[in-house]
Order: sequence, then structure tokens, then C-alpha cells
Amino acid sequence: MPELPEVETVRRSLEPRILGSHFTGANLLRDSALHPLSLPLKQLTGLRIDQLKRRGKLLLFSLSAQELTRKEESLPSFLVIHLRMTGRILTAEANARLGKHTRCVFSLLNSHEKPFQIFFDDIRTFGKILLANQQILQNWDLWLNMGPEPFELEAGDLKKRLKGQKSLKTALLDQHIVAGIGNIYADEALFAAGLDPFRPAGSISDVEAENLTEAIKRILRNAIEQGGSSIRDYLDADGKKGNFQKSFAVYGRGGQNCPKCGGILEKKRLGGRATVFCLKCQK
DNA sequence: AGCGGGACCTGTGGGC
DNA sequence: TGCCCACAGGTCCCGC
Repeated sequence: MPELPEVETVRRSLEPRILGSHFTGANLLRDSALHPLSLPLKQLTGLRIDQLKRRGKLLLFSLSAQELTRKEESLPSFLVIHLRMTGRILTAEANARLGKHTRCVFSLLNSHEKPFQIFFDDIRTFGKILLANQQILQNWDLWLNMGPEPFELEAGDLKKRLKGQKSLKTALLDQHIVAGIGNIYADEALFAAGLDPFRPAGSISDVEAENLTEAIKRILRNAIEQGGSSIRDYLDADGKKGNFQKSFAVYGRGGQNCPKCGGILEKKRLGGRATVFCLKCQK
């Protein structure tokens, strides 16, 4: 599921109900849900959530010690959750029933000392939880070398990053080049910019880089305003579906009519991912 | 260096 | 109904 707009939607729906809460425990139900670099989740206990942030597709709970303990480098400072394909975050009253796909339950007390829980559900179990201090983050490639946030992206910078022979779409999916774009929004942005997904990334002109940068920002902004896209599994932290799937121009529309020219949209595989585009409109 | 393909998992939908 | 295959919002790792 979750690309930048979906993670941002989760962040926005979750943040108001968890700020100022502190963890009282965590119940990991599937070991593989814990990232190999993670500190043990028992170290969460007593830590307070100061902010809920997002970086690319990562959800970041910014943590601090509640009591006046000496600040140490090794103290966990972030709880990072990566939803990957089918991860979901949901809040619940304390002692809510576990779902079939619940991988971790976090127990918390809010600022009024009222208990509640955060569920991490994940059908395919690709998602990861990482309790990290600064040192762990410095050893995590995805974090350390993640490309710029799309909303801060400048066309000149994007063009510089889109070097070489690999396809434009593969480049957009590479989190080291630009953060947060996945299969849906890569196809949508390339269609909006009129660019052929198979073209070598290094072949785009200044004007095309400008168009692509604008298209990425516009599509992602619209998707966030629509609460993200719900294809199969995605829900925000309130359990609500997004609506942007109703606005797809190409994703999932192979064989149907191009919304610009009316021709038939192509569906091909590119780097193992389904890719839909218009032969006429994307050069 | 850069690619393609497979691995990691579970579920769903289509074809027979 | 049921079986089998293809496919699904993402990364990582391996071998060519």
C-alpha cells in the first residue's frame, strides 16, 4: 500500500490522539515484524511521544524520557514503522481483540492517564518496526541515504539525481533518489508529466525535469488531500479508506482508455512492477 | 555499476 | 466447489 500520501494520511489521523502519551508496554506477536537493527521493544516502556513525523514512507514516533533521567546517546529516540505493502496502524481501547494479522500491540497511557493501544496489523508481514537510537539510525542505509522529500525537491536537483541508463520509473521508485514514491504514484506522475517510464533516467531535459517535479508534487498533494489511495488493504488510523483511487489516470487501468487521448493504455512489466502508460501521450 | 530475478509472506480473484 | 496460477501500495540480496 502505503506510499507517501498514505503514510502522511496515517500520520495526520494518528498524531492528535497520541501526542503526549507514553508507552507502558509492547507485545510483539510476530518476531519478523521487528527490524534486525531494532532495540528490544521493552525499552519503549516509559517513553513519551513528543511528535509524530514522516520521512519518505517511514512513520516516526519521536520519543523522550518522561522522568528527568540523564540524557544518553543510547536512549531510544525514535520508534520507526515501515508499513511496506500491507501494514496498517490502528488505535483501539485498551484490551481490544487481536486481529488475525496483528503483529504488534503497543500499550499506552494518554495525557489524562487513560489507557489505549496502537495496533500494527500486517497481512504479508513485510512491514517493520524499529526502535532506534541515534547510533542505530546512522547504520541504517535506508534512513541515512534516503533521497529528498518530494515537496522539497527542485527540478535541477532531480535532474542531477536521474543519471544513467536505468529507466525513469525504476529511478523514481529508488528511495535513494527521491523519497516516498511507489508504484502507484510513479505511474501517475510519469503520465501527468507526459514521460515514457522506460526512457533512460539520464535522458530527460531541463524542461522535462521541471514538468516531472511539478507533476510529482501535484499528484502527491492531491492524493494527500483525498486521504491517500485504498486499493485493497490501506486504511488510515481511523480505519477510513482513502479516495484517490477514484482519480487514477493510469494505475490499474491497463487496456482502458487514456484520459487524455482516448487511446488504449499499455500495461507492461518494468523492473518486476506492473506499469501502465500511454504510448501516444508519454514520450 | 547496474540490471533482472527471486525472496520475503498472505490473500484474492480469475480461469478451468 | 475447488485447484492452480498470477498478482498485489516495498525493499533487499544475489548473481550475471
